[in-house]
Amino acid sequence: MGWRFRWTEAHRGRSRTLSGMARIEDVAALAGVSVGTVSNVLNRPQAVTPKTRARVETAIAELGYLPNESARALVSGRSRTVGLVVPDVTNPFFADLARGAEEVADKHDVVVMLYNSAESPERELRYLGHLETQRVQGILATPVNPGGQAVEALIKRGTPVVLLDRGQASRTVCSVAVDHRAGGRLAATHLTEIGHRRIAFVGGPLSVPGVAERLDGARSAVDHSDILLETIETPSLTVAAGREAATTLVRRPARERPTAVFCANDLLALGVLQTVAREGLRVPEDLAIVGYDDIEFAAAAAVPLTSVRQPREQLGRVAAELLFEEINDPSRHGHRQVVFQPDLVVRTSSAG
Amino acid sequence: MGWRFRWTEAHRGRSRTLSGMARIEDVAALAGVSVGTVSNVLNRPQAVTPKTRARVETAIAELGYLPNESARALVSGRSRTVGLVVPDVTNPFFADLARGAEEVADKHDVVVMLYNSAESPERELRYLGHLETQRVQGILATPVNPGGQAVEALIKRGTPVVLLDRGQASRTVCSVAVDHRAGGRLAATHLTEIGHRRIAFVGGPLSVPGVAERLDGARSAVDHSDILLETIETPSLTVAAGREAATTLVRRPARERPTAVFCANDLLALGVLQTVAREGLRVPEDLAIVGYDDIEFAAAAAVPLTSVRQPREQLGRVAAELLFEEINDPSRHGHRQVVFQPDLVVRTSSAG
DNA sequence: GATGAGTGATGTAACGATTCAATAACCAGG
DNA sequence: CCTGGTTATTGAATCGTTACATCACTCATC
Repeated sequence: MGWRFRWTEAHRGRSRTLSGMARIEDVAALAGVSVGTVSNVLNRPQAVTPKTRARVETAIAELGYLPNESARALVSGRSRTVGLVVPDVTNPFFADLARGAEEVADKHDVVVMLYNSAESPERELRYLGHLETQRVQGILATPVNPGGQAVEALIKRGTPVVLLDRGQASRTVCSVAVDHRAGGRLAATHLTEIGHRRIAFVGGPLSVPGVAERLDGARSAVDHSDILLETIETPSLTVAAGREAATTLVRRPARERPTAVFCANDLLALGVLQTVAREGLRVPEDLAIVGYDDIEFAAAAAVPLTSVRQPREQLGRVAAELLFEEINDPSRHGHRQVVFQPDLVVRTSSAG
Repeated sequence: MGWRFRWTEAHRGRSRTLSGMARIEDVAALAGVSVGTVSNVLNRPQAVTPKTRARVETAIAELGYLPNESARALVSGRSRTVGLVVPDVTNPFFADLARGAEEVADKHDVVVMLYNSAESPERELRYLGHLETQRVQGILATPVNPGGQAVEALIKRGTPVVLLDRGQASRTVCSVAVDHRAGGRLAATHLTEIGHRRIAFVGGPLSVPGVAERLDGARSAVDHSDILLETIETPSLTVAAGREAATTLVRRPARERPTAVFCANDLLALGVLQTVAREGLRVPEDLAIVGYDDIEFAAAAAVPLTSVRQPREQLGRVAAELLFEEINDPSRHGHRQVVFQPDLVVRTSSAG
């Protein structure tokens, strides 16, 4: 049968010239064994004689052979990756979260693909689709719109998902979140306790559930009191948005100004702090500031920022652990909604 | 031939029960066409009649079919991803860089896998290996040790690489970097011009080429003068390291203290700023501070930080563009070493 | 009504690995 | 030196796509 010979020749020719990358067959040929044996060396080393194993390993080293993950994934039906979709990589809160998740994934010999949805539903959809297309083992996501059907569809088609920081009450999926209502209450209570009677909440968009919850918590803390809580909604949760919000604040005459602001995250708070300081107001004497997340830069600000601390890395770790639990034992797995309680870290920006 | 029938049955059975995920064959069956046609709809829509195309698209939607990237990558030999390896995702400088790269990759319909080597050569090696097993189209990397052979081997085996921020002079590879010597000179010159005679360089480890270059540049600016430049080497480029370095500084009696510090990056500078302020020193009156990178938090610090600005996102963008140039036209591609000139952004922390 | 050009759909080898049933090699014991 | 029972290795089927060489139409032309 001539065809087999021809095929083999063409095959080798292509491989040598075009790709340069060794295949398992090349290793087998060099070591004088079958491809099955090479595969065994790779995946079940104890099943092969030390002598042949050594020979194969030499060949592998000599050719610089690295197995093709695509082929592996094709056979096994799953790639060795999980996806992580966050709304803003440049927000240190999410960077820390990613670090926590990465740590756990490492232990499971899985790599984390990090995607930045930039709060855009379109990008999020594209990225989730891409992850599914990659047949990732599972996905950790902070969905832009947690009520959306994108995640539901994903789960229905069989990809395990853990919701991060924006879990809804749904029992159909695991989630890890922080009680933002409690966080908001904590912040507002603190400000009232140190004597503030006029407080502004700076944050937005309010369509982001976590933000609305923080506001809600703050409101619940001042309900049935004479304390004034106004809302300044921002278009995003960035330093720039904080600067803008502060600009409108400092323009007001002093007696129409709140004496304290509670910001929906630390980026906003830093923006507010910066503008307020530049305009000559003293923090906390003229304006007290409380942030949220307790990112590292909160403490590092020259007026160290009081902030509601979230267990940032732990959130990522626990989420990843839940995900791997579901991946590795889907039948025994029951969906859980983990809710952490935040706590308040008082620093100079709201000191007495 | 009975075997073909048996095979088909078993095949379908597995797919239905175990995976739930539709295959191209399922789509073909539902639409009443061949798999080839479905593939055409997916990849060359113009080659198929509108009528059949519509039928296939309906079937795709109905089944929620998503092509298996592993299989695609296997056939084409390349996945639709590029890798990005950075030494510290939690450093906003690298987060911005990643954003720039992502932007360009998006245009090429390629996704960026982000890896965090955490300055560990072992992790870096693992990640580079992983990227190679994934047969990524190319890699953007800020290698821990740019002189190492890891990158060389990668290139030799055919994966295009662009060195980011830590390019050596090598002509065998593209690189995008900033002239850190010039940056160091800029910072030191500025400090001397506003009258400082005793300056400390805070940064490390000095084995990181960029750090050593910044120091070198600073030295060249004070050479042949009576200005004292001392070096305080730090174990890392983090806020915490900055705090520690500052602690040793503020303990000294005032007359043995530098009047200005030049930090190898903004994280260090923020750490220094924080500690120094907490210990009651005024910035810039008692101690002027200059950072490096000009991350967003530099401007947002309550004592806004003078910093040497790198074109952060642009670095990522240009690097990605070079990479895609090499990927899409390897023969015409010539390796280039792009070097940006940094500039100094003077803010309060070193004002007069 | 047969011919041929041109277009659209089909069928199948190939991508590079894993897996597992079948076979070969080995080694004691008689 | 053969036999039986392990253990080590082999070979082929398989994963889900793509690409491309065939094959099947359709429709204008003579």
